[in-house]
Amino acid sequence: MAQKVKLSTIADALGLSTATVSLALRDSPLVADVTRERIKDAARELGYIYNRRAASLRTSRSGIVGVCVHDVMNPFYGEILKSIETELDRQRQTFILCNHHDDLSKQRSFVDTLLQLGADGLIMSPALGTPAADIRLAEDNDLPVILIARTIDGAGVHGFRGDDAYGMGLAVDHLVSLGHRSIAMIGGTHATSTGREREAGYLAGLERGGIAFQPRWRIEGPRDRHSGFDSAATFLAMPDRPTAIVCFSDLVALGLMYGLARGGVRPGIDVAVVGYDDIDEAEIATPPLTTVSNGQSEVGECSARALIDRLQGTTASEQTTLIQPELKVRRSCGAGA
Amino acid sequence: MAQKVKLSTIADALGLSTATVSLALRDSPLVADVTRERIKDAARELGYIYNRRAASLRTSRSGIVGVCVHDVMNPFYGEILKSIETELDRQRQTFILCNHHDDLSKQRSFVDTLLQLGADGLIMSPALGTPAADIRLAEDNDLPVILIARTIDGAGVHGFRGDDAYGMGLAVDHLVSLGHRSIAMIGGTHATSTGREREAGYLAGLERGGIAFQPRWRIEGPRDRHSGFDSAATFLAMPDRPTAIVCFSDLVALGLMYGLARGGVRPGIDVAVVGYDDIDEAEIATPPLTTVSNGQSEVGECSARALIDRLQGTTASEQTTLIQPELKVRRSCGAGA
DNA sequence: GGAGAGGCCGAAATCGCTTGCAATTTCCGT
DNA sequence: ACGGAAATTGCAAGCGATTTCGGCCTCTCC
Repeated sequence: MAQKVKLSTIADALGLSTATVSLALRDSPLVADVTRERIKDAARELGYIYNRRAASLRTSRSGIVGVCVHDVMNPFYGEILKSIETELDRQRQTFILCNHHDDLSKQRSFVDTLLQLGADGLIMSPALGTPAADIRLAEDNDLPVILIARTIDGAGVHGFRGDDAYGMGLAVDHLVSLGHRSIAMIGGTHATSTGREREAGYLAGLERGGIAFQPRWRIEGPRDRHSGFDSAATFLAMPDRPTAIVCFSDLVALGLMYGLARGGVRPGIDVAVVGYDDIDEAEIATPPLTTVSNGQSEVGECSARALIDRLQGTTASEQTTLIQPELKVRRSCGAGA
Repeated sequence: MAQKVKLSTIADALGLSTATVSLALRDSPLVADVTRERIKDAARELGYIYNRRAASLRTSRSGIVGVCVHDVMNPFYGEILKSIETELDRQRQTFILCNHHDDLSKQRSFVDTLLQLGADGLIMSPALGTPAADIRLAEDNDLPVILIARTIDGAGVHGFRGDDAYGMGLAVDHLVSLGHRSIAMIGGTHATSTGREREAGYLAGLERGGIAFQPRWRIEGPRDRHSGFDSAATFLAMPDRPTAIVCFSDLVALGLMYGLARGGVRPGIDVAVVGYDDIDEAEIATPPLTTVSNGQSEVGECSARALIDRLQGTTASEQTTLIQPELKVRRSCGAGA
């Protein structure tokens, strides 16, 4: 390009001042319609490119929102992101993504970047072990934070997540109603609030069903497909195997089912399997996966909207809003359509 | 926060000028070691946050790189992204992600955003039908572009992708060597260069094997899991079914296998299935998926590096670099480990 | 003890846009 | 036609960091 086109270029070309041009381009009522059109035409013609850095330096509004999750490739977050994206697009906010992979230092450097860029807000599913102080740091520097999926005690910011304990209870209750008296839980750990909640729901469900929990029924682990796959071997090697399994997530369940199948055990026939999240793939899996819908899109939508509200000045809530989960009965639990 | 801490805040606190502070923080040799340390300590103490907008306004370097692909949830792109991320992190560049979902207008507005933010570069897998002019627009406005996965004729920018035709040929050759004489191809369309290349490779493979292509063997379609699942029905309904199937991608193959299984046809036993991409999941699928490794991480790494090179002044290449694919034989083709 | 050489540091101009306020023009009613 | 309200437009001061240049100090060495 020959020369950068800026406001003054347009102003000079039209014999106006940059002020008028600026106002016109932003559709201010202060400039006459004809002038505005003339200006817009000229801008288009000259190939003017709005310089957001300069603008935001002046206005301290960058139009950037950060989104930080464990891993976007995880379908669970993927669906949340999709609705966040839709909502943010509508507000003409650009969003910057970061996978922290539960690495605290990575998360910190991301937050730092956002601060440097003067981001308008941050929606995050905090990494394991994130101290409340990290959240405060952001908030104290005018970066509003909304938490999703996970909670942090004492952070004092608005959050959205599914009611994990209740949802997992739904799954266990269902299995109990099908007559199962020994139910394992695979995947997840105490390290995350989600892990703790879902395990609590599992235990509570057992108790409601009058079933005594056996420690060996609980196989902890990461939350991905591979981990589920690997857990299959552990499960298959169990003497006196449980007749049903609830999984921390669909991904774990899907991996587990691959593993069970390879071990000659048919999910949905030889053993009941239930997942959690109701990701797209659950429906077409073999067998279709019974699971708990966790309201991902609702979480995404609500969090984006909550952030936008805060940007527009509404005062912040400090509560965590729970989204109601829902059981989706399919074939993998042995019942179902 | 009480008051924003800026360079002058530090300068005042220490009785220095902002110039010295700026220089010190950027490790310039122009400032004495002791002074530098004093300044850095003060900055830390005061909670100074570097304002990139201001800096980039002055330097016209933003430290932002845009990455635009079809869909990050697609594991194929996911793996590319992972290596791009690693490489860019190393250069302390922030990256902004965009899923264009093959929507040209979405892609355009993303490019526009990057231009406004003064991004340093763009790595993209262009949406269907992206005209070369779109790429030129970016380049003309000082936004270097690197193309991945797909090519655009006449764009004249550097690109990286797997050698799709060759790779698909590998798959077909392998099936032929196993004795298959009727091979279907499922998924993909002519709309993308990838689709055309892979189909060409398929046809060439058939020809090498002395097999006459039958039009009904080609089931076109989108490139996701659902589409593969749906194609299973079409395939199963075929009179005189082919004994082997090559798929446009692993995702399609995986969905297809779910569909075949549901139809009572066992992949790897009743019909040979081969995927493309070698995503993580291929290895643990039931049966493990024979596929063609497409060098995703290499594409990611190379493209990021190429961009960085350009940022550092190396002149741009205009070629498309092909990455050599590799066949991974597993169970789904009926041979394999 | 004085001059020259370096090493450090400060003043000030810029980057491009926004915006409160002042200045100018247009337009009415009477 | 005239005064003043209404409608437009222009001025200029920032936003915060970078960077060139000139100037001040120390040191060193003769």
